[in-house]
Amino acid sequence: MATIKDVAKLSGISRSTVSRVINNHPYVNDEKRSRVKQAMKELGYFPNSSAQRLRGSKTRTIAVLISRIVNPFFSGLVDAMDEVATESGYQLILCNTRGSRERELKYLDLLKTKQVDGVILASVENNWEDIKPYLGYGPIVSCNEYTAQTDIPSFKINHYEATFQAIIHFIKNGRKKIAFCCGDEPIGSDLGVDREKGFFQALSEHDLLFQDEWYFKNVSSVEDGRGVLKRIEKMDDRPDAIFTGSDEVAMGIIAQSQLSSIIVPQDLSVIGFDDQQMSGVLKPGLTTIKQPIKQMGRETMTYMLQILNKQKELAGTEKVLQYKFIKRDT
Amino acid sequence: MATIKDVAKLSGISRSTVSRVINNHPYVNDEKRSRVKQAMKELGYFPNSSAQRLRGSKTRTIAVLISRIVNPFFSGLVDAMDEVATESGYQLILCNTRGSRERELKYLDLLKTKQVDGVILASVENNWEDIKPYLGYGPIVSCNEYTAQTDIPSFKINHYEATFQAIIHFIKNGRKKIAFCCGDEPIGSDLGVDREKGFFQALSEHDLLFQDEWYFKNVSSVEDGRGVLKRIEKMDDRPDAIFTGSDEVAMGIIAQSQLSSIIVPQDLSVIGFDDQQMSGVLKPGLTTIKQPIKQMGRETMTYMLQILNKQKELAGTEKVLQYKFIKRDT
DNA sequence: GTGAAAGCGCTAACAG
DNA sequence: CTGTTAGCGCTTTCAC
Repeated sequence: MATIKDVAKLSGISRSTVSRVINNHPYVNDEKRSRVKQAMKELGYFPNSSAQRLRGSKTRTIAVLISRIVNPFFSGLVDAMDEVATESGYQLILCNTRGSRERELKYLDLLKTKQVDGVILASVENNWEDIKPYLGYGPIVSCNEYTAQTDIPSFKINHYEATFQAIIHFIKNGRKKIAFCCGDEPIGSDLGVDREKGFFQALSEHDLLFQDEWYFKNVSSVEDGRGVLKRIEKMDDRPDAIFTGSDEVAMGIIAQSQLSSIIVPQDLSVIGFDDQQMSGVLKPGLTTIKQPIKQMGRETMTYMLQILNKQKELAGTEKVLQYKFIKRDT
Repeated sequence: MATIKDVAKLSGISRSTVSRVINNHPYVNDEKRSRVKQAMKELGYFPNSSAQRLRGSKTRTIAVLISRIVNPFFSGLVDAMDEVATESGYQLILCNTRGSRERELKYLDLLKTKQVDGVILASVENNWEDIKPYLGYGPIVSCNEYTAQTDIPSFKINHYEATFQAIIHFIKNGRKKIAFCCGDEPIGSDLGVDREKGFFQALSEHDLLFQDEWYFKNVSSVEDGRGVLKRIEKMDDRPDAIFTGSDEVAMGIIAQSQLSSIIVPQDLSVIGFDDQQMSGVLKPGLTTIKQPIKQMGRETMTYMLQILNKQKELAGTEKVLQYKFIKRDT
């Protein structure tokens, strides 16, 4: 493969000038510039990016950590981030942690090995103490997930408030026996904690009773949702409403209810989370909490790029975006 | 940041030996090995990957070109590819072309600049003649899309046959006025061409008539699907069945039909493509063609890695995977 | 087993 | 404006 040396030789011009042409430096004689370009074309020359990175120590690459790209929430986030990254000539390395602590740390190593300029954390598996040391190697910005312990920028909605509002909605509609679902145990993030707080706060403000069996852990897929409904079916004291924490789980519950005696929403009212595309298409329409995914992704990436360009600091900026409660049939 | 030199100095051992330790070479004295490791830990040393790549000219990174990550078909594909890539210590660069020809070529440049070891083409915007030259810089494998002109490995289903079968299904159910939808104009791929061929072949074998206005171009989103139904509503001679080419479009049609006088499937039978998660959850259940997304993604990536390890050749292997016709309510 | 030395391809002082 | 030169951090002969 042709190198800068070959171009220099063929055009009879020094390597430094060739380099200047590559990098669009201003002070180059027009005639030489075109001779160089000619030679580059003839040789099919392209600059080796590893060499450029080694010299310049910039990669124009960002690692985006998510738990799973098939989750529409994450693919939407990544899509939004990708939009702004590409606009500025940056690339994304897709880091599907699949919920693994080690894999997450391995991806964070990209910062140490200088394969990326920065890391965006859109899911978190490890404790903050384990992640913190990586800050010494480059900027980390968090999106969606967050902890109070953190001193890095974060972009998110208020999950406490959103959940609280959802439960109040149930209560206003006369529901008294409200169930709660959550995904994985919250390790390094307060997101799950805040949802739970909002839930119980609403309950206690209205003196509602809660049964332990109405608390569903580790549910996050459509299949999990189906399982939840099956368990409800077997209960003596069934809930009359359920906060699912995810549209997938909600859809699973609804789908399974159609195979059971439980009718949604008459017997069981359901609230999802995210407002995924299909939530409005489904019949009955899913009531849900819409996160500003696109905005969240774009703002996070924009901020990251500003940090890399020294326009912003890696300080504890915290941006709370507005969610939207979407009332449909369930 | 610490370099190999620092480690060498601190441990009092030469750079070459340090390098050997990094790369787990066998011939290193145990005592020195641990002294080196100790020094690395003390300094927080990590090898600079740009330097390693420059020396070794391998990046262990694959570019995956897709049109849009939010499309569940593509995110499923990427997820499957990512699984096998990670298993072998490879990374993925996400290349969302968003349907842009230039962006596609820009991503192909990653091969020229040696930022990736190979490229997987899961969507195609350019003509094959424009892509072919890139083969000189590294392996390209295609997945889902394909052309007869191509001499690269490809993994796909038989779209001609799948479409043909779908239309025959309509016909067997007594439908006589069948509409057709397609996405973007097929430029560098025969996928769309084959679907169209299958469609018209089935029609002509059963002497069915076709109206030009039943041919819908450039429809690919839920919103597009809604638009299709609105147009059908206004027709004097309405189709009684529609092949949508995508579950999204199908869902849009169904959702919109619920706001109209047209009843699915009585008045209009619908067949999707892909069998996305929600297709079975929806009511009415969507009849669709299920592609083996996971298998397709895994096999493609596996083959790519084998090429990179010289276990396979970059020849015109063509693997046709099995799709599945899923009959539901529509 | 181990170290010295060359060089991967590029950029950026520096001197002219 | 342009060329010379010195590395960026690493791996890999080659000789000991």
